[in-house]
Amino acid sequence: MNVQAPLIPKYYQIYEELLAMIRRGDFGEGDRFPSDTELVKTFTVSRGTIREAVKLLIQQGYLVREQGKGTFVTYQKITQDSDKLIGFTELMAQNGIKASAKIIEQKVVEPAPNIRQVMNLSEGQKVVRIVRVRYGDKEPLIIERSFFLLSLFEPIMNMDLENNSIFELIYKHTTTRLGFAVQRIEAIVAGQSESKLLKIDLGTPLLLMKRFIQTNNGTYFQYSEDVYRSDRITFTTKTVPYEEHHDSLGLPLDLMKND
Amino acid sequence: MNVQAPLIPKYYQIYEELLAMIRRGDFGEGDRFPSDTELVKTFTVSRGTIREAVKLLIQQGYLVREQGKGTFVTYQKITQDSDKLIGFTELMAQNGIKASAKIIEQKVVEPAPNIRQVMNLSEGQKVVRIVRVRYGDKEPLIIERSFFLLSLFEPIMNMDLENNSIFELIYKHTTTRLGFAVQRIEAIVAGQSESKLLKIDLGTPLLLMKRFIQTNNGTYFQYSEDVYRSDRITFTTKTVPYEEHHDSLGLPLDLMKND
DNA sequence: ATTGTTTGGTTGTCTATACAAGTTGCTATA
DNA sequence: TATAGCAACTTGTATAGACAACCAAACAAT
Repeated sequence: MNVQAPLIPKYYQIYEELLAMIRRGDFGEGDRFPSDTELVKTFTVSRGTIREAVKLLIQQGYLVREQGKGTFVTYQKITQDSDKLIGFTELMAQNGIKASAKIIEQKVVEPAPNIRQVMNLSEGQKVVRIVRVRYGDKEPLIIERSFFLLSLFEPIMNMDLENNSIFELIYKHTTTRLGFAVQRIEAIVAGQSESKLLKIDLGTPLLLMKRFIQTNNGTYFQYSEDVYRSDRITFTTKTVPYEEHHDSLGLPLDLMKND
Repeated sequence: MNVQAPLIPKYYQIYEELLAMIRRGDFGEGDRFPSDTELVKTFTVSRGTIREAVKLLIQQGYLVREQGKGTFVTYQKITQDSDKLIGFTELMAQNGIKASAKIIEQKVVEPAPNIRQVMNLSEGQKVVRIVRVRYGDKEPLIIERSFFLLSLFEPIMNMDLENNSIFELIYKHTTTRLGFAVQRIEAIVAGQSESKLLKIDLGTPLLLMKRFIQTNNGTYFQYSEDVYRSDRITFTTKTVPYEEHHDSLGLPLDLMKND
């Protein structure tokens, strides 16, 4: 039984061929895809190899298998996504939209008591309060009211915050590394200021995101309340559903939470 | 060579066991994971079965394999725990609130074209349409309009869906295992039906969550559009902020997305 | 000491076979 | 005519064995 594993494995070559065929439309959308045994014959390889190739196509959303019935070509690819938080700037760039921002306010202030509480600040620590309106292709999309810890924000304070991602500036010009963010999402309706800044009607539904960002050593870097135009931007999250209850580490799950 | 494929396949059981061990910390982070042959011995199954189980762990980011060297436990199980999708019932239980539901509608229907498309259904496949209002301590909190794939939902169709978590019923009474969910969150304002069912004023801001749940072999189990009272429930997500750009598999990220 | 070579481990690929589980349609029977 | 059951297909799971590709460390030769 001579088997030589080539540089590019067979199953991958077959995958590529099949993918090309699917893209070319050799099988209509929703149509039947050749069965394992058929493919075994046409490619003269073992069934395992075929299944390896088909599995790739399934993982990428091109095919769906149904036991007993067959394999079928899907209609359209579903978008995967990681749950990495990327900045608005990068996000817009990915969609080919030019991001910009307009700074409405920027000053160093003594934090209000509620802000001090949520950011866990001690007595003398000051914050930078920034209000920005963010645009995608000149259209106002987001109002951003954020508070940054002064000591960490200082190095980039005088940089161009209208055309750059704050995250990126922090990453490139300081040694601060961000840990993780906790975000809460609520729904509100546009009031006076929102409708004016976003140029929308009063009463339009909006998404309010309250965001806490910590550094990798646990201190709060930013707290912000961002208001999003819901007709233009939606949030997508990806979660792992119910498996079983092994509260291995007893971490509190709170996908949703009461007020 | 007698082989009986059990209701829950061996490779999946092994996967669950190994996952539990990893979560429990039996192998230190970054440490060596047992080799295929070792696992073959301890579980007394064939290598193919082991590799199937390990592949699942790799796909979910718990392990990394390196040819010639070995298999290793990854460092951060990024949020994997905290973003587990739990059902409403469990959630309420955690907060000491008694959850219940009222079924407004439940019937088997031919899916509408748009539903068929988003769920990627083939011609004859039917769905179960369920509309529920979910209560926490007798107070209406959520309207849930979901479509379940009939073939998978059938086993629990006649069970008590008013006092039980559907996820839990599925897990306990069927062999279906859920893979992951993609959720989109938007803001809307209450219309006639929402205000009536949730007993709130017209125009109240609400959260609309569109949710796609797949099984672990990629078929869609559920599509639902849930409306949440935003004054009582908010969504919390946890994300990893800006690090650096390694686009793991070149998949398009869309944390947020334009319409 | 440095450079090859071997050796034994690892993961990666591939084959061949077998049976389980689910779907569909045909057929014999009541 | 209806239906129960069989047969032939599909995908899903599992085994056993073989060899390739790669790695690291021990060993041998220069």
